[in-house]
Amino acid sequence: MADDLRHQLMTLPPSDPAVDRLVEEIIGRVADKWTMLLIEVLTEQEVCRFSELARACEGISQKMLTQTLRAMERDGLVTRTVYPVVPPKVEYRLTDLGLGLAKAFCGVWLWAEANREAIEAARAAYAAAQEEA
Amino acid sequence: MADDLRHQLMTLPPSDPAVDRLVEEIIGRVADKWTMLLIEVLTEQEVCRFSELARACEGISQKMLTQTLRAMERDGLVTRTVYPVVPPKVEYRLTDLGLGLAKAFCGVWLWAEANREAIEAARAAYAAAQEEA
DNA sequence: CAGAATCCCGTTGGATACTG
DNA sequence: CAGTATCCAACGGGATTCTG
Repeated sequence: MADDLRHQLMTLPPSDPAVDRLVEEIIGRVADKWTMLLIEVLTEQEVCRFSELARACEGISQKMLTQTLRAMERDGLVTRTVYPVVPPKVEYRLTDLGLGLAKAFCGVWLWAEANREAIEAARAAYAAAQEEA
Repeated sequence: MADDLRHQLMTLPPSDPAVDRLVEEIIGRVADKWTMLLIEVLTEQEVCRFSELARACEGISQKMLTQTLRAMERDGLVTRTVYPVVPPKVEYRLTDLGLGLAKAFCGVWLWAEANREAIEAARAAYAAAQEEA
């Protein structure tokens, strides 16, 4: 099974070194805690206001919220719509690009969920092996 | 299309708040630059020595290499085999768990590769919109 | 309400030197 | 070769305050 998987994986990426660097940069940019959380929230609720995101994310500072949203906007993952009213109202929603990323990350999410116990078991085993030495 | 995708995504995760936290922690642990790179390298070449990984990763310090490999070992993603010879020889290889993660991450990798130009275009557009204001 | 600005601290992570 | 240990700079990111 492992060999099948390996072969399947190896045949997929064309592996262009120049492209790789950019891809790595994009992944580094996109694969952080808050970006993932925001994508999840915006997948569950299509359109969100700033304060809704702040509440849904629980634990995020508004500095990081603003910062992360700006970066996502910059990368074309979300759209930001400002309504010129008082008090201000700003709506965020995923673009198709962002939705595509959500779908791609879904695999990782499911993997983490499916293998959570296996990881915890591995950690316990590792810890046990350590203190015996 | 966007709605199809959204519906597909929403129906997938059971969304247990307690489990979610652990999953987030796992993703935070696992979704960093070096872990992803090492997984890629170990997918392409099944078994690697420490120095091979150091060369393949290009840019990683041996501190981060050691640290990342230990964390991956702890989480059961790689096995570490020490051969009691001089000079020392240590081999690393992905476990089935690690291979599964590789597969899951593959989707993100492909997405980044496929949408690289779209992201660069979005960045250019954002920059243009900025300096006009 | 949605942010911008400032201050500040902890952690990350690189460079270097040493060891079995 | 495959690390460990130490030092130090940079950055991430939280708390707080202020504004349109």
